[in-house]
Amino acid sequence: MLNPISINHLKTACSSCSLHELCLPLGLSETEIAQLDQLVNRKRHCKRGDSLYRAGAPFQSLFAIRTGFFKTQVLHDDGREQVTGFHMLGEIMGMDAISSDTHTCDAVALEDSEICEIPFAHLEQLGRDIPALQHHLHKIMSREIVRDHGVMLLLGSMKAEERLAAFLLNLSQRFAARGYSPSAFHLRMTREEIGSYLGLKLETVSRTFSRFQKEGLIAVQNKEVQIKDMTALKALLSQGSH
Amino acid sequence: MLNPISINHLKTACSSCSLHELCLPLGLSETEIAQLDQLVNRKRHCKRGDSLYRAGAPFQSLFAIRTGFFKTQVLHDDGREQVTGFHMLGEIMGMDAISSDTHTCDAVALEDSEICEIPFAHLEQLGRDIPALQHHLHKIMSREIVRDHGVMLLLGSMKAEERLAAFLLNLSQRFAARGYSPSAFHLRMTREEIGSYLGLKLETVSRTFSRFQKEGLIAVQNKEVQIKDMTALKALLSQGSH
DNA sequence: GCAGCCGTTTGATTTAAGTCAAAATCCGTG
DNA sequence: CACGGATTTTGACTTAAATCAAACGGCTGC
Repeated sequence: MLNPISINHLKTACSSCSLHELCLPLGLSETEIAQLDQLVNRKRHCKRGDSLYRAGAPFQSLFAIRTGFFKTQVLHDDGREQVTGFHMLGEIMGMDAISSDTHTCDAVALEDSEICEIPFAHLEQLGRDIPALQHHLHKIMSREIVRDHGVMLLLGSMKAEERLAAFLLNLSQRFAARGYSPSAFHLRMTREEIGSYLGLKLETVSRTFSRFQKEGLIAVQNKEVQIKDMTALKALLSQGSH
Repeated sequence: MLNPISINHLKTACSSCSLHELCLPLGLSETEIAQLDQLVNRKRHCKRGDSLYRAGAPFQSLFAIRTGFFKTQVLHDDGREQVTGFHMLGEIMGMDAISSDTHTCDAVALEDSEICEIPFAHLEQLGRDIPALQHHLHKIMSREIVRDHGVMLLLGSMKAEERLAAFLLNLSQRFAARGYSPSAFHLRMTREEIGSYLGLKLETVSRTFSRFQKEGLIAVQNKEVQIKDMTALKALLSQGSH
């Protein structure tokens, strides 16, 4: 699902913005790239803790992350909240809002971040002129659906250790695809946010980290994680006890 | 999210096929509707137990359910499987496959069903000519994302009783939107399939049904369900203990 | 640089749901 | 219509994760 594409490659492909998810594999002409650049030229900064948008806000634009890290979360009537994803450089947020012209989740920056705003009506217009772009938008939305199904599998049928292993391996892959180390990275989110995403309490997340460390699978110290035994982590996943 | 639209209304809106999800709210011209009809005119029958498609199969078309009932499920390497959704008349399946040109889940008929095949390349082409159709496709994909987020909330933060209540209320709503009774319906799926969808074991599903019955919330007898106290069921959801 | 607060770890205990098992019921098929 | 396999129900017991609680550590802002 994720190709190992270097960060430099990304920067070359799209002039103003490292939107590898939006503009990378299109093979567009120069004119078309220029149109796209124009579409995407509204930049915005978010400080750690800022909401890029909140559930209920009217929908205008998708957002592409240039730099930084976000969580998205849905809120239930009774105040319960569920983190639905963590999002990094090159990923697109806000697609849930298209269906009702209203955002259905909050997007919160977990570190100071820079985003590109993509007015959705313009994007649709441009898609009509550039079939490859239209198709690519569909792929991006479809990828989000596939990702969500993966999370459903995780939440519906895995136990704590498997969930955390899957989480770490997923982050590892995504960092690798962006040219960062797949085996050592900084967690931007708290144990509680990880727990919310994985359907676990924060204490369970913490205990499971500790157990992984004791067993030599990883080294954790606060938010710094180092994967020591990738193979064993993967094994944890595929031979799931059921 | 679901409007109370009668089944007759659906049939009027789209001549060959009750695709309320695809063609209902578009306000298309007659020519445009004719184009759409042509797009959608490949019909297919599925017997109970048949797979409409399987994970790994090449992607060509989306599928709209004319009549019948489906489940979709993703499979994990180790044989574990997770039901990702139950789908009824008027709903569209297969959007997960766009991202990789390969289906990522199985779609299995839970009763004899009739579907319309929608060649996706044609749909994209038509979307370029008919902006309202293009936008509507985006809404449908977005709706799937929102739905999946709802399931993630359910799996990540609800307990067994709440999950089952949410499940029953969701079915109720969807039957109501199609002109069927919201309070008495036939479950097409087994307890095990319900359990897979809700992240519970079949015994837990069965016990929870029994408890609901004892408490007068529903009457169940095998696959026939009758909701006796909708208000109490809803209350179970919104005042969730956490 | 220090105080205070938030986040994390770890332990003891509880509990919701899973597991194992057996009986009952349903349903499709020959 | 009867048989046999599949599905469902219910019970007894186990277990993984939640809860409650306390101590610790590390940022952050003053």
